[in-house]
Amino acid sequence: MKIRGNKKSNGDAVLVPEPTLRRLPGYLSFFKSLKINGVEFVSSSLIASTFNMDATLITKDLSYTGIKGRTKIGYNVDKLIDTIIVFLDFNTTEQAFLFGVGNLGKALINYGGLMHYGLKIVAGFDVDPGIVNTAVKGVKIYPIDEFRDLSRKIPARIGIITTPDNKAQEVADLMVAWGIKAIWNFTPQSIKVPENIILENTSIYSDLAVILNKLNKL
Amino acid sequence: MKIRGNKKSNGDAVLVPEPTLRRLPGYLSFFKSLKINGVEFVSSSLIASTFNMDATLITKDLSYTGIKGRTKIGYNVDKLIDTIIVFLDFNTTEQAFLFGVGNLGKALINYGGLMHYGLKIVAGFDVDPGIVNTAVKGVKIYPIDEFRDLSRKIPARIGIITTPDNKAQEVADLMVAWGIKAIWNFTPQSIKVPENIILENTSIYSDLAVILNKLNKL
DNA sequence: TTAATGTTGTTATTTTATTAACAATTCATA
DNA sequence: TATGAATTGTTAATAAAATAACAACATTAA
Repeated sequence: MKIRGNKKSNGDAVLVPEPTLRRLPGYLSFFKSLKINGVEFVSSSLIASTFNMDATLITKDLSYTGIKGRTKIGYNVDKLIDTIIVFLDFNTTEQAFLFGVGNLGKALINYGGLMHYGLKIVAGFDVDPGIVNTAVKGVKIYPIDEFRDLSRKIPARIGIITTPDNKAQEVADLMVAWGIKAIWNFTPQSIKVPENIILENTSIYSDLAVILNKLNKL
Repeated sequence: MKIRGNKKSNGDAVLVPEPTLRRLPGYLSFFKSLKINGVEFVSSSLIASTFNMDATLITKDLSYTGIKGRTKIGYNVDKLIDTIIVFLDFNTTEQAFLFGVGNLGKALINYGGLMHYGLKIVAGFDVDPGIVNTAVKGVKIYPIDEFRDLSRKIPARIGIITTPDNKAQEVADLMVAWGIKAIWNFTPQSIKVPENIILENTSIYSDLAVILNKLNKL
């Protein structure tokens, strides 16, 4: 799938390959650590060796963001960081509701890091009376019933599912009914949504499958 | 990157595309829920509609596992489940050490689900005196110093990094030094390891980048 | 001032993955 | 028993991504 990116000089939208989009946050993290270490310029070949990739793929990926490097010098680290943050929309804050405040849900709320990547969890929902009406790192946890009212007050477009697997579809349906535009599903359960709803599945089991496969080839 | 899969009749190894490998755990989850609902057979077209994919890609993916469907009937659900579990090595248990018992680390230990996918976290390590020498869901947490000794007693091949970002490389180096074969890095930090070490990065920021990008095109 | 070198950035090629086309199979039904 | 329909599974075509090749350029050093 291709993604709309920068504009060409003729005004047409450039299509950004999803693999490129997925690699950019990794580069960003690397550039941030370079900055901390006082590095001002970085070449595509250095980036490539860090990520065990081909250098031309680096320049290609970066070119999608519209950033220009200087020959013989490389890319300006500050500019790389700023450009990628804007390109990935990490500079604007998107609000999200989180369903299922168990281990993983709590971890996501507690993990302040998301804030720096453009996402703010504004409320949690759960069925457990033990956690409802408490707060996790300042984020209030509500009973599911209150989702409807709250969704009218708070314009959150993203819904995060960290419930037990067998509740994923049910929660997704609820989200769609009350206006959530993008669903981030952390359960391995496949869920169905209307095609105008954005659905992203984060499955650590896919990563695990790759690790085990490689391990068992040794 | 291609991955070794089933054997062909001539004895040569079939190469499994990594995208296929990554999709299989999702199918597995779906098949398990079908089984719970008493469904015995499933066709590629039904699977395809569930995952919003082309049906031929489903049959192709499944064919790598060596499973055979019956025309006009579809695939036997029980057999699908068993075959995929074995194919992905989810039936054998691999032991893992986890470094960084913070929010995410705790969540991974608490999340019993990994056990059913072939992974058992056997020990945690941290620098925080508040958590060292306690146990999380029966998993003991040790000071980093004891990693060396423990790694000689317990033959864990996988190391999980859930430390703060700036500690990731340090911990990775330690793991490599004491014999870890595969590193599962949950920080966005890129880390360098010798090329005989398996490295898998799980970056939720990549997923977030995709979501934000699609959302901001609406 | 000029030549050599390192680096970007574009275009071409190759590889990989997905989709399409179609043949083979087998079950259900008339 | 024959025919039609549904479904697998293979092969072919297309699309996408990664890699390679190379031209353009700016900096440094002679």
